[in-house]
Amino acid sequence: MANVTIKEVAEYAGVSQATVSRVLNHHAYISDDVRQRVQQAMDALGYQPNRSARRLRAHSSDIMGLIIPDIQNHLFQTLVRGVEDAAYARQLNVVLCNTDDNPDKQTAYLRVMQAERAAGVVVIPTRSNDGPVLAPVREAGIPIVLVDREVVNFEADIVKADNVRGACEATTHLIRLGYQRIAIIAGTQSLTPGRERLRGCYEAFDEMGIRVDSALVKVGNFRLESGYELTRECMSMAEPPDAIFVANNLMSLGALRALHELGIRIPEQVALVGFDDMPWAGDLNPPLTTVSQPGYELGQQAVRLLLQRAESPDLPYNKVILQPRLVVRRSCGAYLSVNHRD
Amino acid sequence: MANVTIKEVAEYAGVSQATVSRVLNHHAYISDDVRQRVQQAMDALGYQPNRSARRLRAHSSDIMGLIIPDIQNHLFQTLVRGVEDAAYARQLNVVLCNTDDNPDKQTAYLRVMQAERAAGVVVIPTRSNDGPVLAPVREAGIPIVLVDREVVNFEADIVKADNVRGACEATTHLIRLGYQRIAIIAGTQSLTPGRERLRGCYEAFDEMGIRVDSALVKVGNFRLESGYELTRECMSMAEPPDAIFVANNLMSLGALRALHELGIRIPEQVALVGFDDMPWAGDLNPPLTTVSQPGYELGQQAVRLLLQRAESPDLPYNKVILQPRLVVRRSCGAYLSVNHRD
DNA sequence: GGACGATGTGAAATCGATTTCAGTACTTTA
DNA sequence: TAAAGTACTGAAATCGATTTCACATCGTCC
Repeated sequence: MANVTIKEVAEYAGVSQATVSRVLNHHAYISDDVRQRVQQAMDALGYQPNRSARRLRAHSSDIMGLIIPDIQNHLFQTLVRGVEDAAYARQLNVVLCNTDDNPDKQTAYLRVMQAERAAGVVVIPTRSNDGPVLAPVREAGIPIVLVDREVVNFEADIVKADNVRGACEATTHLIRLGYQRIAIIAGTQSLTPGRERLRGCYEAFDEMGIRVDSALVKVGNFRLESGYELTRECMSMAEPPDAIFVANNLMSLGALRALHELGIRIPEQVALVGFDDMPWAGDLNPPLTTVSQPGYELGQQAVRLLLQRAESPDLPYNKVILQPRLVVRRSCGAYLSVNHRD
Repeated sequence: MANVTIKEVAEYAGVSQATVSRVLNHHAYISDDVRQRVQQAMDALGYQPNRSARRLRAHSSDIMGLIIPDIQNHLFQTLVRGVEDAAYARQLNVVLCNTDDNPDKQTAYLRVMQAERAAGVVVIPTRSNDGPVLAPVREAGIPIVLVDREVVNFEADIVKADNVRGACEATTHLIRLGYQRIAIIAGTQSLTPGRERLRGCYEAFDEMGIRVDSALVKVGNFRLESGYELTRECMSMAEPPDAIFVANNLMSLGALRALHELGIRIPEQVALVGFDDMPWAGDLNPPLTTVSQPGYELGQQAVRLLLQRAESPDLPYNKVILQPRLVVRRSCGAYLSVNHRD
């Protein structure tokens, strides 16, 4: 009924609180007789140790924070799964925080994590200059692992995909297929993924000895509307592109929508390559060629780094870079059959 | 640096701990002089009150649990947003727990919430007989609000969509369009949404005076693979259906995939109506007609009920039923133009 | 001018767990 | 047989906040 405390268990079992605590924590040096009596008492009373009290004493917590910008983004969903599974396996409970890419919300959540004395925090930071917000949390003894985005003047463990390589491969793919006017819809340039992906494109152009038409390079903000707008802009040019590379999944959806509305056939009139795969990318119209990031593995690695850091705080920082993979579908490069989907 | 406690703040400011606590909690009867000194001390030391200690005293928490079956399901994603926004506005922090529809995980998370003395828990239960797992949590004084799925022998506040009506509308829509052999791919029948949606279909058939061909009613489990398999089953029948109603979003994607693989044209050869909308439903091939549930509002209402319950535990239980909406797109009913997307 | 209320502050108890320290009983070892 | 472990248990301190109670000061009212 009400909440049972260790004191009541102790009385019920006829032992001291210390003994109950020892049974609870699987101490050595407890007689079988007492252990059983205490166990029975706990069962009978439905005892649940109060975690606040526990944490207060232990100065540590079995909670870890996961701060992401947008739960509607499929990449982050898979990431969450990866983090969750890895954490669950290690008895850590994940508190998921959604910042909406709002620095204030991020600050609020970081504050919560610090006050909570979390075991650690995995963060996809909202801005590349979030260092001053992150540093005090780390100084308070809470390990921080960054994912996906780097922060200036804040060295830390980080897990990310090889954005340069991914974008480079995608662009090379387009060039090899013979597309002449390739538009780039890049993402937020104040964030490393945005910059790196754009750099990857340039590298591809360089390697293949192609001059870039800067009029065809548009910079968006990773949101759906942005992809939509910029695609319309591209297609209304005097000399529209014959292919578009879009730097993330949400903007790809925006691009797709714009092209549909304009009645433009993909890939016949314009080919499309996106970044970040989605399980239903093959069911879009047309099935979308994308660079697939290993979101689940990003999450798992993040937890691994977090625990490693918690164990030995003074090791040099790690940078784990996972490789993306180009998945070719109908929107660019796969002409197998009209209704084929992968 | 290290973690600052109230004691250190008190010393720094030259006052007692009690006074610092009063400043912290905006007590009346604090002189401006002292208030300022304490504020400065807190700022100077970077003080963050320890939440465990706070909670231990207060017997209450500013954490609420949100237990969902699958974060990859778009309905639950919007729900999460709804809950989060409503909670954020009321200074509650949401701990998101993903059960994978695994009752053991659910039990584990409920235990955590109880031990945490959470302010409340919003649950989409894994099974309709989860009563015995939920009851003790509520008895421990933690308000519980169910969403989407009901539980037998466990009356509680609940928010859900009008599944019967939604399915009925969808089916009626199909019948009105003149489809003769309508297949139903229903969801898990041990869960109320699965049962109610199927019932809605039957009601539509009844109202329109149509006899149901039971060979065309298949029961799946709400997962993508299930929709895929059952659709293949349907289409390999001697007399295949000319329309399919699928009872949730993931199974719809499975159905779509199966039809694509079989090279079947939608809606020319078979029309398709799904349940649960997705932002990119209009970008699928073809744009998908679906019954849209108000996920965001479900989440908001859930938090509202939770707080109401916390405030007055003895009020009779509420049942909030929100209305879904049929969104007609190309996969069934909208023939406007080849590339139109909404 | 004494009583009363409003204002402002501190010492100490409290929340529910863990942990240290000390003590008892029982073995083992020299 | 005394000394030294080993096994087991309890009293009390502790973690960092909040809250009660007591007390001091000041103004006001009759």
